[in-house]
Amino acid sequence: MLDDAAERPGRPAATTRAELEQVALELFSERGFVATTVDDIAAAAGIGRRTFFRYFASKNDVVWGDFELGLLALRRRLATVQPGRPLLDELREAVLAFNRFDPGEVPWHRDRMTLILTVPALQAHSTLRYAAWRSVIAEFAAVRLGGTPADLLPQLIAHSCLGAALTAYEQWLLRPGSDLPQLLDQAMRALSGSWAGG
Amino acid sequence: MLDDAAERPGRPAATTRAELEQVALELFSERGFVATTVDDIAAAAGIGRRTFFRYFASKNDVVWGDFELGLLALRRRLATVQPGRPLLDELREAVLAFNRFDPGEVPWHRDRMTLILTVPALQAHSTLRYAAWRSVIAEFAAVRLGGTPADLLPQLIAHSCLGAALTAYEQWLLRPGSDLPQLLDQAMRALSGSWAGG
DNA sequence: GAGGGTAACGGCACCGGGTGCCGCCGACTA
DNA sequence: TAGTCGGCGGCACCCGGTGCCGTTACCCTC
Repeated sequence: MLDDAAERPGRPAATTRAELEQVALELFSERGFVATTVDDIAAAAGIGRRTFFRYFASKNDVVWGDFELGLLALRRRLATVQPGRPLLDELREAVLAFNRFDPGEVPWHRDRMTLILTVPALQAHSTLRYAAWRSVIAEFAAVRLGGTPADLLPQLIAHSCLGAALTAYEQWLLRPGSDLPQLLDQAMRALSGSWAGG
Repeated sequence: MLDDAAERPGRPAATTRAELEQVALELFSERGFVATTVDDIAAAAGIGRRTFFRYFASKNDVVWGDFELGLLALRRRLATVQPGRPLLDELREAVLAFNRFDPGEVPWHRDRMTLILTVPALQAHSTLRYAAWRSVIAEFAAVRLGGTPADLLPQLIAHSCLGAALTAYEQWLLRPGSDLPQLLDQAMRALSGSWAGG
């Protein structure tokens, strides 16, 4: 339903998620996230307010693009790694892969992450996305460690990986010109308990 | 302003945060968090809806009690530890102290944490509280490591400690009869990189 | 004990996100 | 030309949150 202008019975969709996202992010950068109402976005996209909520469950969701798709890719990647390698090495590489973007998309992605990590409403909402991300990690760790995802260790590992990724993102946004993959690598490697002695 | 029935000039406060919290949590456990409106709480407490928002900035805030106070205690505790001890030992004990409650308060606390960790709106909102908590940890770590709280390592440590605490809480709620302090201890000790090799 | 200062109360109107309902519209198919 | 199917979008509504402002109840002073 919605999107992809395929040959379907009913009335064709008036727009796409990607198009709405683009329109919305433009407005956000012009007048800010909170100052932009859903009516504004709908009007700018030439659709009804009601229709907006058929494309996105909430205004918050606009900035997340196709997160579900990325999650699926992450799950697939982790499902097909060869056993035997250290768990943290696998996780580090998976986290890096999850956050790799075409050079052209980087400024775009930076804008989105700036919103997510600075606008309170989005910071809050992001937790729900992070939970889904963590569960993918926990699932993988559980398989590797021979338990269930609900066990303490898989959950702790998932929380730690998320914490490392968020730390890297915060640094990335804080320091102009910094390299995200390098920061992610650094944060993930620091998880190996190197700071535990200090 | 508000609360404490001290001898002040103006009109005396009609209620207290604690009283409102109690009324609200009762309603929450009866009919659920989302199904309880602010009007319901205000009516049950015998105050106006407008007045409710003078005691709590949002409906979400009700379940957090005097979080700010706990934060202050945590900050004070960390400011007065003797240097020389391993950083993680200090942090582990601080986390344990932060989450220590009188036996009588435990069921109460458990209800609150169940709401916070299961109701989506509260999960989301909690992020903002966690950020404040993390900044206390990052501040302490920065002093210890000789940098600023904004550096990567203090931030990573803060994220990790939060992750450990949340993991412990999730386990606590998941397993009836489990011991929170023990789970917190276990999770914090696991941070020492013991899982990095798996 | 009358009056002023002061601070909380609380009604009112308003905004904006989010939802259920339902009729409408525009494609394609027979 | 008629049917059917699915997205569109207006409408009314709910609820959380806010600014405004008159009201209320206490204390202190005269």
